[in-house]
Formats: sequence, C-alpha cells, structure tokens
Amino acid sequence: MAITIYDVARDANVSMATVSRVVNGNQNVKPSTRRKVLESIERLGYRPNAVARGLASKKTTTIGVIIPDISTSFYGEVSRGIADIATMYEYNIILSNSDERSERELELLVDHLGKQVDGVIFMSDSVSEEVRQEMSKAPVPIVLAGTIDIEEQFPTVNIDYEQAAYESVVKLIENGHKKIAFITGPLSRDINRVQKKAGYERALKEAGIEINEEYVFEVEDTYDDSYESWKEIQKIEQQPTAFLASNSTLAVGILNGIRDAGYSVPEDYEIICYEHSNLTRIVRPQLTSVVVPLYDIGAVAMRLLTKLMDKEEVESQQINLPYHFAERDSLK
Amino acid sequence: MAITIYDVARDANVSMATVSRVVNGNQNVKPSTRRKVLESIERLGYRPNAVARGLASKKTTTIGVIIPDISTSFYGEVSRGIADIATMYEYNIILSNSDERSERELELLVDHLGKQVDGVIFMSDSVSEEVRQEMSKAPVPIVLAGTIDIEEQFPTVNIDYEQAAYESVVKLIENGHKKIAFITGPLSRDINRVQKKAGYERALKEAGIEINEEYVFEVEDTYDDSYESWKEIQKIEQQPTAFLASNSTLAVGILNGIRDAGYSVPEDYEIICYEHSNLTRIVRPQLTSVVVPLYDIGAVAMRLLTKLMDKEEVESQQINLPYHFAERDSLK
DNA sequence: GTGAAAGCGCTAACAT
DNA sequence: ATGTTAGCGCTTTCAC
Repeated sequence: MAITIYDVARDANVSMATVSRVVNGNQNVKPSTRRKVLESIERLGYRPNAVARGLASKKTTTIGVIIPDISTSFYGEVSRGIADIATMYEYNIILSNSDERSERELELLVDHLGKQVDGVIFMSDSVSEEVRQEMSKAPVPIVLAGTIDIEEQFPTVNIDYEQAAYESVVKLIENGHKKIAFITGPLSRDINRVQKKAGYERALKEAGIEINEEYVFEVEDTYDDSYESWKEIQKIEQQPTAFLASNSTLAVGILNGIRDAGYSVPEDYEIICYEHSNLTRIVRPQLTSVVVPLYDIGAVAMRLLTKLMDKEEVESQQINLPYHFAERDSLK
Repeated sequence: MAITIYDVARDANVSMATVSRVVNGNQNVKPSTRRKVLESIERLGYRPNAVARGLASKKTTTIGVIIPDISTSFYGEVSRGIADIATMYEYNIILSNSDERSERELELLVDHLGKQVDGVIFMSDSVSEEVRQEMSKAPVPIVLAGTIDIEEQFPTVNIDYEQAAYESVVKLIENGHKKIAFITGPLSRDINRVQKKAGYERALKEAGIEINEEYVFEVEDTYDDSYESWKEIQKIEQQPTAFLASNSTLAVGILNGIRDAGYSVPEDYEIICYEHSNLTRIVRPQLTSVVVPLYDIGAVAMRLLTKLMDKEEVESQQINLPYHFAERDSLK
C-alpha cells in the first residue's frame, strides 16, 4: 500500500490538515512545522493521490481534448499549442481522437465529463446538433479551437478563413486569372463551405467573374485523392489556370499531378493554399500560402479556457487570430 | 449538484450496491430490478463519477503517455496507434510532451503516477539513469514504444533498426558505392548511435570498406539543418556518392540541397532512408526507404500494456516488429 | 438477489 | 497556527 497523508501526519506528529496545508502551499503553517512535515514527506516518499484530491476538491486539474486525428500535422500542431499552455497552468490533458464522427464526439464528451475534467477543448470540422446540445449541458467550460461554430454559441479561436480565401483569390485575379479552381475537402464541413468557399466566391463575384461550379473540386482530404483529381481536372474543356487549395496536402497533390503530367508551376498554372505544415517549403516550387498559426490557435484556446475555468472576465469569446501570406514560388 | 448513485438508489427503491451492480454489468441482479434501475438512471440522467470510482476501486482506466513531441509525424502516428487500441480496451490517455528533456520526463512520470494511471507508455530517444530508476519504482506497468532500452530492462516495442540500417547500406554497396554517408540526428540518442549507426558500420565493415567518420553527419533533427548540411558535405574533398538518412525529414533536406545545387538523384547521388511520413512519396524523385510501421509500434505497445495491466502472461517483453523496403526512385 | 456499512485518500469548513 | 470531522461518490466485503 502506498504512503498516504495519514502516514505522514503520524510520522511528523501533526494532523492531516497540516500536512494538506504544506502540500498545498498554504501559508498558515509555522516554518518549523512545515520543515518537519516536508522532512517526513521526503523520508517516506509520500506522493499525493490526485484522484482522492479530485474527489474531495471537485477539481481534477485535467482538461479534455477532443480532436479529429492526432496524427495529422494540422491537429498535431494545434495540440502542441494546447499542451504547452496547459503545462504552464499545470493542467493535464486527456486526448481522444474522434475521426470527426459526430456520434463518437458525443461519446467522448460524455466520457471526458464523466472523468470530471475541469474544461474541454473541442475540435472538429462542424458542430453537429447532438454535440451542440451535449456541450450546452456541460457543467464545465468548453472552447472550440480551429473549429467553426455557425451559431457562435461557444467560445472559439480561429483565423478569418473567409477573408484569407478572399485575399488569396484576389491575388490570383490580379495575376490575370479568370478561370480559378478551388480544391477542397468535403463541403459538408462548415469550415470548407461557410468559410473558405464563401471567400473564394466573394472574390470572384467582386471581380465580375462568373462562378462556375465545375471549378470546385471536392475531394477526400488526402494527398492521393488530390493527386488523382488532377486527371479529372484535365478533362474539363475550359481548363482552370490557377488553384486555391484548402490546405497544403491538397495543394501538393495538385502540384505533383501537374508536374508529373509535364506542366509547370507557376508558368502553366499558379497555386496558392492554406498552409498547415512545412510541406509548402519542402516541395519545388515552394508554395505561396496563407500561413495559419496552428500552434497559436491551440495556445490561445487553452489560455481562454483557463480564464473561463477561473471564472475570469473575458472581453471576447470569438477570437480571430491574425494570419499572413508567405510569398513563394507558385505565383508569378 | 450532479446526480449521484445515491439519488438513483432512492429513486429506484434499491440500495446503492444494487445500482453499482447494474452500472458495472454485474450479473447478480434480477432482470426486473435491473430494468427499474436502468429506468431511474435514464430519467435522472445519472452519469457515474469516474473519479469516485477510481478512488474506491483503485483503477482509473487511464494510462499515461509520455512523448517527446506530439506535433511530429513520427510521434503523431505512434500515438494514433496507441490511442486506437486504448479506445478498444476502454482506456483514456493522458498525453504529455517531454521534448526529450530527461528532467521533464521525470516530472511527467511522477505527475502521471500521482494521477493514478493504470499504466504508462514511454517514448524517448534514450532512457536516462534517473528515468530508469523512477520507472523501476513505479507501481504500474510501463512499456517503451519506439524507444531503445540498452539494458533491456523494460518491455519494448520496436523494429530492428540496426538490421534495417545494415540492409540499407548493403543495397547501396551493391549499387557500387564505396563512399557512403550517414546523416543522422544527435548521436547522443541511443537509437541513432547504438542502432542505426552500428548497422551502417557493420555493413561497411563486412564489405571491407573503411569507416570514415567524416562521412557521418550529425545534425539537429530538422529539415532546415539537413538542408544546410549539404553545404558542409560539398566541401569534403572525397565527396560521398550515396546517403543513408535516419529519417525522411533529413533525407528530404539532403535531397533538396542536392537538387537545388543542380545535381540529380539518383544519377549523381543515391539516397535511402527510414520512412516516418509520406514525405518520401511526395518529393521527386520519390525516396526508396525502410518503412517503419509507426502505427503498429504504438498499437502493439498498447496491447502489450493491457496484458501487463491485466497480469496476463506475455511470451516476450522485447518485441521487434517486421519492416519492409519501399523501392522507389532514389536508388538506381 | 439485495442491503448495510466500511472505507478509498484527500479537502474544507469549523473549532480552538 | 493547528486539529477535528464530515464528507466527496463510489466499490466491495460481508451478511442475510
């Protein structure tokens, strides 16, 4: 059996309460008794039991993180931002993958809440109705990171994807393009449909360019799917001459499709994309992109959550972080 | 205040013990009472408190995962393997990043153990003496994943990196190379020094090729460092003609260095590497590589941990998974 | 098949 | 400054 607070109390000739006080850094302890207790703790090798502490105090210093897939560079980077700030505020993280299955997200939410987490950071490409309901009933704060909440009901940290798409397409238009394609993951996801596609369309509309649904390529969010999609794109009679890709993986798929077919970027086609990894710098030509501050999205979301858990006032619950363009070689 | 087991008991006119039994699927409950209890649970919206359960039962159904950096593709993939098997066995994961700082690893170990995890999966590039001691004292099983334990003290899941390096270099030798370089992350890490470099040297020795320390390039484990290292390599009077890279990121750094300088792969230089991401398929030419089954390493480690936690017999504590070569275009 | 009761190890009033 | 005590919500003997 492990050493408990009771063993320490007896060894140091004080009460459990006093031991608890020194362990928790309470100032109401005489320096000499503190020393005595610390010595007993050291000698016996006492380690507080966080589970017992959690039950008694109703705080676990643990938060839940529900994420689509930790093995992607996008979510890996966001998670690191979350984790670093969590460490700073001495929270542990329970991390679970949802694969964006709403049903699984629901299970995980219930599961994490059952573990009495003090807060939750939720990531997904859409917030389903059932998930929204469960989150509404949650007894602890929840922050969305890199996740669109069309109802703006929950605290959220993002960039303005719509504006970024708009500005990207404006660049392409300024370079003389009129046949601009948008290659994206599933449009069932709010982030793709309500934000990125909307910005793409706004730029076209503003330039008086007719929106052509044939130029919207909806694929699975994988390199291979994007690579294959090039074959479809080539079949179109009115070939697009420029691409906005909704992430670096898709952009690289198209890029390789183009180059393996013997064409050149940016001479024959220009490409711009959202950047979610260093892939954009690794390929040739390097890709001009919207740099999404993934780490910061995670870090700021976690910081916001700490404030919410501490019941501090927060000015804004819907945070949009700045982004910038990395001008590289896939635009002329 | 949330609904407790006591509320359910009263509502269903049974004792707490009975509620506990139906919640835990104990068969010693009459179907009719079970139904009654289930109905109360449903109506009141009762959710078991896992913290209280953990305190009473001394099992938290949570494991600790200590990982260098979740934002790398290597560890992201391993983690996913761990997480999927953990889900299967209904364990949650507390995930923490150590950045491979031994001091931090120690803190995390103590921290996770304090949270009463039922087991730990530990990843690092070496096992320091202090960490080894703390792990030895741990009251729960610990499994190392993708991590070399030179003392073979702890259960471990890996591939035979030494043999893989050996076979890789043999391929290069068979292609006529005698000046073969090894580009690697810090040699302070056991995995690089004791395994990969050793295999590299064994192949050379066996072929009667003199080992030249000038051909061992030790860099930080980043794309940029590897890319820059090419400039150093070029200064050598006796240029190497082939490379073994200890991971895909370093391989791509060298590859781009070579190509940006106007040389060709595989015509001027050949490259082979350990594959830790799909980068090898994305770059041109695609890289011939040793495919490391990262997901499986995580999955098997977690499966092994479940057996250990259940005190099942396990035949072997040191598991080496199979690997294979992906023959692509960076070798002639 | 079901209930009573004693903890699990700690925190947090409340006394003193 | 320190001690006493009542829980926190559950599991787990042990009776019946």
